[in-house]
Order: sequence, then structure tokens, then C-alpha cells
Amino acid sequence: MRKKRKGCDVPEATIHRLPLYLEKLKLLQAIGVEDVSSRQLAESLDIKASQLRHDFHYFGGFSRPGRPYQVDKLVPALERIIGIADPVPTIIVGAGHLGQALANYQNLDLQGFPIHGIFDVNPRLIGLEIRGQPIRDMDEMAGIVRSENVLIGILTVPGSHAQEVADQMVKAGIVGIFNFAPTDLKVPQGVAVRNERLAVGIMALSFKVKCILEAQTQASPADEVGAPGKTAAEGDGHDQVS
Amino acid sequence: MRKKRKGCDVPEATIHRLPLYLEKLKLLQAIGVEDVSSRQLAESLDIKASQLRHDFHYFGGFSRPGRPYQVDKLVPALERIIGIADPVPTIIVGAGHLGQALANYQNLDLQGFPIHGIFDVNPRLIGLEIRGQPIRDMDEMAGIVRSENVLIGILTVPGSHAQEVADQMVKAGIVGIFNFAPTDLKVPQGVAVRNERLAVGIMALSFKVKCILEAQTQASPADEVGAPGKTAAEGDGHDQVS
DNA sequence: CTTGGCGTGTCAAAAGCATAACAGAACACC
DNA sequence: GGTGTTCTGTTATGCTTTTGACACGCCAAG
Repeated sequence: MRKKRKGCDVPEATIHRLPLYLEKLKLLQAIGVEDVSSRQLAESLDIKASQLRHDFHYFGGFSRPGRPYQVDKLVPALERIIGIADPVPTIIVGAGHLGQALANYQNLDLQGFPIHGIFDVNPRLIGLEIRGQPIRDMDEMAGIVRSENVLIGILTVPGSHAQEVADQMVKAGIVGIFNFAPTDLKVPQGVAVRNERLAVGIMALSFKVKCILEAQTQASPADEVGAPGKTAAEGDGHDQVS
Repeated sequence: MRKKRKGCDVPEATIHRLPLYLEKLKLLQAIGVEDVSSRQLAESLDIKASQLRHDFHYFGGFSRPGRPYQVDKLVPALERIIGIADPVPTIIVGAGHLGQALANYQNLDLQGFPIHGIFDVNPRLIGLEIRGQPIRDMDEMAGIVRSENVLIGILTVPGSHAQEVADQMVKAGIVGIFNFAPTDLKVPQGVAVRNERLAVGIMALSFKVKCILEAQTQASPADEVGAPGKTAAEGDGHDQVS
């Protein structure tokens, strides 16, 4: 199981940067930029150029040694690597507030994850339309997953039902679960899970905030909000104190 | 700027695990468990016991060498470390679908982040009530932030306005920004930002899915969904193929 | 009182990741 | 045609994080 399957033994950290690269490149593409050097691209993302080249290196040459990257070549290459060269059929399971919000988030469509169905058990929600799509009964999920070759499921049900629903999704043939429930899911081999834990995010932020406040009160007796000077931003799901 | 301010020079990865520890411990506390060993706690979170002890070690002894951890001691200790011993006043800026969904997400309240205001510029939304709180005009934000000592702001406006709104939040005195917009924010020193990038998450998942499919078609000619056997779950914002 | 088992705190080894350094390819200019 | 510059692919170095190992404290049983 530790085999080197093509371009799949890539550091976790690199994987999380690929979408950022793609995003920025699409932006450049949209404004007509044709070439971009590793330095330019890296700086605009607040990372080191060497890291970017290192990341790309996992997937073979995107450019010849002497020439900068060609945006029009790089975008489809990254899309292929990430697996969104063709749209990835996706469903949303759980049509509560969060599920509805995600269903309304058109960026998902635009970025290669068309929503092929929204499901819930609540009879009051079933039938309600969101962006032209009705909320369907859970019973219909398996059928649609199979008939439309759905690969990814976004799970936005309450934590108490998350495992049970995840089991159904897996049984129906879903290979990737984007889990918003505050529960660790148990899934069989060959299924990928990504937990997007709101509480974790805000608590990590709180820790940083606490540290900032402590530093301020300890260091300077009276330090007030002043002129914005330095900048700091961040990629992925991590964060940075600036 | 590289000073060792109390317990604040802690690895990023450790910070992201603290909320998971707390969550699990609260669960144990709720069902009446009094003591827990590092092994038990670690296994239930799918991490190594040595890592858990190492993490705790950053903050000094939670237990005496020979005794297991006492849940009732650990929970408040972690809450103090994370900075949620007392509730952290929080606001939501941007009352679109996602903002409303988060406002409805009562777990935020329960976990120490009471929502002290929901703001938007859209006159159609202003006045609408969510969980007993009206959506207010952006103009009122700064006042409330100051009067209620709001520390954290959840930013759910469109990417095109994110930077501008973030500037207002910082100027009003907010110290931590939980950013859901697909934009890198520039903030002055002394402000923490955490980006929760949906697109990054789902694309990272997609990469894993693509790898799984490739492995399946390459390795076994006909491999069908079988009996769930092994388990795999994940904390934070990371993910794991199982 | 002694002994054995368990469990933490602590340190050392290993792995993973980020950064820097370098060699060589392409192009532009002279 | 040569030469200098720019840029990538690649390898090497250093650092952070994870994992493993161990010494000692505590408790229970004999």
C-alpha cells in the first residue's frame, strides 16, 4: 500500500497549495497574463519561489528550464492534477442552513463541482428549490449517485446523524466526503474524508487572539490601534499572526 | 518579535489539535468519565499518545507523573489556554447565505463565541431577525465592537469587498478575523487572520479522490465496494485517505 | 515494606517539510 | 556567433514536527 502511484505520493502541504496556485493562475489568465515566473507567482501568494518550484517538481516539468511558466498551459495541467479537468459530480446531503448556503454558493459549480442533488430527510424541506434544484428525499440519493456517477458528497447533517448518513453515501458509491459535521467519520478503505471543522478553526483563531492580547498587555502598558503598516495573509486553512 | 511570550510559541499543528482535545474531553465529561490516560484520549482521536503528551507538555503539567489526566481539571485548563475561559464576543459581517447559516449555528454560542451582532450593507436584509438578533447596518458595527468589546469577526462577504470590510473591522478594534472570502487579507500587525477556504478544501479532497480512482483502475481490474473494514478519520482541516 | 504495573514528563531519534544553492537551458542583445 | 541574463529543474541543507524510548512517580496488591 505504500506504492508510488504516479503523482499521488505528494506531501499533504503541497496538495493544499495546489488550489491556491490554480486560483491565482486563473486570475492571471482572466486579465490576459500569458507568462509568469515562479518568483512572481510565489510572491503574489506570500510564499517562497523555491517552494513553488519544488511543489511543481512533483508533477514533472511544466516548463522548459529557461522559460517562465505559460499560464495557459499551467491552468489545465493543474486542473488535471487536482482532478477537475472534467467536472466532478457532487451532491449535498443535509439541507439545513449550512447545506442551503453551500448549495447557493455558485463558486462550487464554477470551480468544477456541479451540484447534482441536495438531499434531506426533513419532509418540510423536500421540494424546496435552491438555485433551480429541488431538495430531494434521502431515499433518492443512492439512485442519483449511481446514475450520475457522483464522486463527492458534502455532508452537512447534524453530528448525531453524520456517521449513519456517511455510511449510506459510501454504500452508494461516493469516494470523497467533505464533512462539516463535528464528528469523526469511520469510512472503509478507498474513501477520502476531509473534515471542515468550524469549531477548530475559530478556536485556533481564539488562541492567537489570546496570545496577541497577552503580548500587548505584557509588553506595552498602553498600546492603541494605530496605523496599519505590515501586511500578512494566508493560504489554505491555516492562519498567521501578523 | 521572536520573543517567547508565555505559552504562545507553540507549533501551528499543536494549536489545531487543542480544540479536538477539548471537544473530546467535554464529551467524556458529559458522560461522567473522571480520569483519562493519554493513550485512551489519543486513540479516540486517531493520534499517537506520545504526540498528545508532547502537545500538553508545551503548557506545563496537567497531571502528576504517575496519575492519569483528570477530565475536570483538563477541560478548564484547555479552555484557558485556547482563550475561551470567558466567552469571546464575536460578530458576523456579511449576512448572505453563509453568514446566516453561521448565525444559525448555535454551536458557536455554546463553544464560547456568542454572536453580538450580524451586519450587512444590503438594505433588504437589514432588520431581518436570525435567532433573535436583527441584521444591522454596517454603520453600527464599529460602535458595537467598541461597546461590547468584540474581539473576533467572522467575515462572510463577497471576495470583492472582503479587504475593504476587513479594514473596517480592524479599525473598529477587532483582533481576529475568521475569513470565509476567497481573498487573501492584508491586515496590520497584531491582528490574526484565519482563512477558511472552501475551494481549497474541496479541491484537496478531489485530488485524493482522483488518486483513489487511479489506484483502483490501475491495480485491480474489477474492484467493487465491499465490506467496511478499516477506519480512518481526521481532525482539523486536514484529511486522510483510508 | 516491598514489588509490579501503569502512566506521565522528558528527551532523543526519525521523518517530513521548507529554504537555499546550483547547474544548465533558452532567449536577447551586441 | 558569442555572451550575459533570466529562469527552471534538481539536489542539498537546515528546521519543524512527529514518533519512539526511558526514567521516575504513584498506586495497589502481596
